[in-house]
Amino acid sequence: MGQKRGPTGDVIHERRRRDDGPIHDVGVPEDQDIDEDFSEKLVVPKHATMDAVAQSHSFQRDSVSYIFGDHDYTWLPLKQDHESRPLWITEDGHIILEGFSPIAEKAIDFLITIGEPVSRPSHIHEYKLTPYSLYAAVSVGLETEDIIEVLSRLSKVPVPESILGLIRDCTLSYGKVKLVLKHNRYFVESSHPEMLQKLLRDPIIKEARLIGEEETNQNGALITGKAPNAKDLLIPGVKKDIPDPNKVAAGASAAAGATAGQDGDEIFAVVGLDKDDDDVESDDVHSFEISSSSVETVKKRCNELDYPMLEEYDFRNDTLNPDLEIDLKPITVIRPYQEKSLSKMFGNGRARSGIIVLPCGAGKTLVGITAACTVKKSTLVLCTSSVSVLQWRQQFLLWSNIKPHQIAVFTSDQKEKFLGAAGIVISTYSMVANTRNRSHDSQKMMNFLKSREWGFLLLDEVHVVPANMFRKVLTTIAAHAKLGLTATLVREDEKIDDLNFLIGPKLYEANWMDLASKGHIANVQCAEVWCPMTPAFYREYLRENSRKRTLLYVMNPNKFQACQYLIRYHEERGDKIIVFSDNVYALVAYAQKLMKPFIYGETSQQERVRILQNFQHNPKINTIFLSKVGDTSIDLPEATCLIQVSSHYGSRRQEAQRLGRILRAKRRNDEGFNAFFYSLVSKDTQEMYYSTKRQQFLIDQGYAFKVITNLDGMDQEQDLVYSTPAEQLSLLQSVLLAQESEADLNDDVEPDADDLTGNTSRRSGAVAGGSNGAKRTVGGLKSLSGGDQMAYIEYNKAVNLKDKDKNKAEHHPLFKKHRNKK
DNA sequence: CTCAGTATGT
DNA sequence: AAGGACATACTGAG
Repeated sequence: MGQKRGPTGDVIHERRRRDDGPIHDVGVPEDQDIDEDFSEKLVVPKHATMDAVAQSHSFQRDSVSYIFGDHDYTWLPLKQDHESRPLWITEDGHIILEGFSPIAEKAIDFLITIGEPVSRPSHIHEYKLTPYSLYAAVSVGLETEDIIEVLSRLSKVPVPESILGLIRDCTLSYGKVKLVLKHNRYFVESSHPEMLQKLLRDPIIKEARLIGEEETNQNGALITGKAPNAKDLLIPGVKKDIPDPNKVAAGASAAAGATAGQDGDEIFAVVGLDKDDDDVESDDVHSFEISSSSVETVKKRCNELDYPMLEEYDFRNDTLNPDLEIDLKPITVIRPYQEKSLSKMFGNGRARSGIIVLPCGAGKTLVGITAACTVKKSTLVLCTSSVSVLQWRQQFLLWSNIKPHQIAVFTSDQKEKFLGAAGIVISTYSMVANTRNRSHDSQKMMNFLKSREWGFLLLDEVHVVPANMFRKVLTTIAAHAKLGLTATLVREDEKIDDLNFLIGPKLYEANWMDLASKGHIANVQCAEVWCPMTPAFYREYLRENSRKRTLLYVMNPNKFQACQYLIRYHEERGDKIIVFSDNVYALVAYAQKLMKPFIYGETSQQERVRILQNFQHNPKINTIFLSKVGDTSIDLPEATCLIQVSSHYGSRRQEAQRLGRILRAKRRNDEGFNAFFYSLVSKDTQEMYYSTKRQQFLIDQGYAFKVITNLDGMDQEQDLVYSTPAEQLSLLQSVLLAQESEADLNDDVEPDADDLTGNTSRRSGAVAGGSNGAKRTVGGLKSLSGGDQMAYIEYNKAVNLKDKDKNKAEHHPLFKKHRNKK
């Protein structure tokens, strides 16, 4: 059992109970909880720790179980030796992997290449084959028959015909057409001229075509040239040659798993990324030119026609663009997973455009820098905020031997240019995407950016790119290779798929749990704390409209106390704590009541710096409160504990990003958790719904959320805030009053706002009275009601009998409500 | 609608 | 003259 103790001996009630789970480990008597109202605590001895809970995997919310809900696959004919084969394949392209199989690690490597990870809890992983994922597989060098071969060897059941068809359809045409940038002009290139002719028959593509002088005036004539051939590329920071990821994996687990040993290696024998290039045998390539303004349209169209264009940059044979003198410093060594992600990008000696997904704190920046050092051409880096611009610059100087005068920063404050023929420019999306009036300097800089050809375009936080404004940068900047980096490739709208044609396929996605177990990122214990509403607050909650409800459940006195208790507990433990609240009113109220510093939008820059520095160095300041400013742009110091007080709106990305704030926490020893993530939720309110949705991304990454209905020891705790009915009443009144005053005269903040940091000059938003909060967007509703991966499904389905009714009562009306809003 | 961000002019 | 404080405009994300 783990060394460290969780904050409480809490437990509680877990969302899913499995018969085979080692429930006893956590001291929950299995037959004792049945008759209790589940909001009552299941008291657990103090020695039962959070570690213990999570080590028994029974607490995993088993998100994949929904797949089997409506389906019965028992009719599928199992192969005779199915026990040694780790996965199932369903007809609709879902792949279920047994995570405990001896060859699971190798299988994961393979599946991550050909499919999208849907959900990866500890025992069962789910992947899905999609045209995009197969496209990505081809783009990293796999071929149709390899995929089918390996898949059928790994599968317990015969691969369904429909899947074979899908794989053939997708992979045969994929990757055969390329988009190439030459002399600032775009060409569609292929070694198969008939494919180009086929594309040209499409009216949209035909429209985009430019006929240059090279071509004869014959309409269909294509330009013909020699195909590049490239080998022996060395990625800096890697000791040896580019390793074949599959070989590495095979070697690693051949040593580890003896049981399925021989079989396992054979399975993967067919897959070799170092085989010759896909089209190396045909040395002629054909192409036609398209206008740069139509690149996005054409790429989109090609995807629709099932001929997605691959974007590759043969940077080593590019003699037109000047080289950039840059290399990693000799002492810089990159981690195995960073190397693996880069080998996907540079696997065939050229730079493929695509996206790499790594959790925060796992060294995304270094991956980007290493890629830039490999390409060695002029590089443009785009970030979301000016703070990260400066950080990127600093990181470049730290890890590489780039000369300071070769890095230029382009923001509203600084408009530099680099000296010499090649260099690095770091800027923000809004700077480059800006269409409004530009200052003179800014315009000059933009002309400079537009006029030249960039070898490498590095897109930080790439999930923002699909936004209307930001996607413009891709058409205004001419870049040979594009690499997107992000930690969370999710958005609450439907635009995330656009990245497939805007930038390229997802080249690599790290498994968070895997990195945590190897010690690269912190090991986090996640918990959702259910705070019952006090009767008075709940009465008002039921009476009020949705807008006021938000405030009521955030300001719930029980939540206040839970927050205070957790802060106290973790401060004693020596943790650095960040408390998040989206709601500014609540943020201020909490922070002032608990006498902690806080930062939100209006806080001035100096004040922010002052608070953050105190938080980092002053041993007396161990807790800070942040609004959603903390989600982006602020350079947060290391924290080890994170508490979410108000978490309305089900943003998975936000949740994940916040969790990422504590992933940098160093491991203190080898076992147990070293970081804690709490979500405080008011029971029986809308918050329950949101928090379920928010957690989905993390659950898919394999995190287990523990539900805590009672913080053990809180009853004995002295001098908690709002412990008397009178105080609670006065809080309730001020909450209700706050809404009124905010609706009427908006600048009246709080009478006791004496040490308000930052001034409140910014108008706090005239609240237009009346009904609001009803989200009516189609996309939003679709994702709300889609529910295909929502934890609540299994939550309702899988809890034991006694809890079932409770949960239904709790969730159903809410969900109904959301649907009814349509 | 709310809260946040950047860019830019005064 | 340089630079901070403030106002304004626009955009993103949910």
